[in-house]
Amino acid sequence: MRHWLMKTEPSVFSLDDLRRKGREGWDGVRNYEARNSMRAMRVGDPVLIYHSNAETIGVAGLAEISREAQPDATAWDPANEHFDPRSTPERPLWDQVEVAFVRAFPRLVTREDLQGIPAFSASLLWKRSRLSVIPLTDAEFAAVLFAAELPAADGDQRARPERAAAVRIRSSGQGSGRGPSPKRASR
DNA sequence: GCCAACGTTGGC
DNA sequence: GCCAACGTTGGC
Repeated sequence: MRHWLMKTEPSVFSLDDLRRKGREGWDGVRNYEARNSMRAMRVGDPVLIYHSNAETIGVAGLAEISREAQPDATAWDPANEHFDPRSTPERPLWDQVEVAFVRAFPRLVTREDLQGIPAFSASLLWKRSRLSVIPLTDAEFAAVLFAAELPAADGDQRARPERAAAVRIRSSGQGSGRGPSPKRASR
């Protein structure tokens, strides 16, 4: 199973917006590498939703692919902000996938948290700062899920200790990561 | 195919 | 809102 991270600017389209709508066509992506990643996505693939360009930057929760790649019709709509005249209905250039809400994390896994997760240190999120659709390794994905259940690194140490403990037990021995010691965004 | 100019992304 | 990083475009 593949895992992905998709960026969105929460002022444009947030995880809460996705929760309200249930599903969303992830259109507007105008980068070949991101498009190719979307073409590789399969129904059911988990997707971390990352809030970029925001006051609180980080992974807000989990979604999944609910429909595989299909042509992105906004590309041949002159009125659309992501209009690209090179794309036509006859020869589509850009694709979109549909993403379905799964859950919001108990807390945001902040960018700072991510920077402190050893299993995440080689992520494309750092190496390819402009890429808006990013494939994740199993270890990277697991590390973020794990961190999401831990108390925040600062401040709310008392938050959900029982939950964190439960996760520790369930995750023990797996060697997964440890906790921290673009309408839509322009994706 | 190089690379300077340009436009955009996204952290701060 | 600034601006560095970086992906894309287009002249040569």
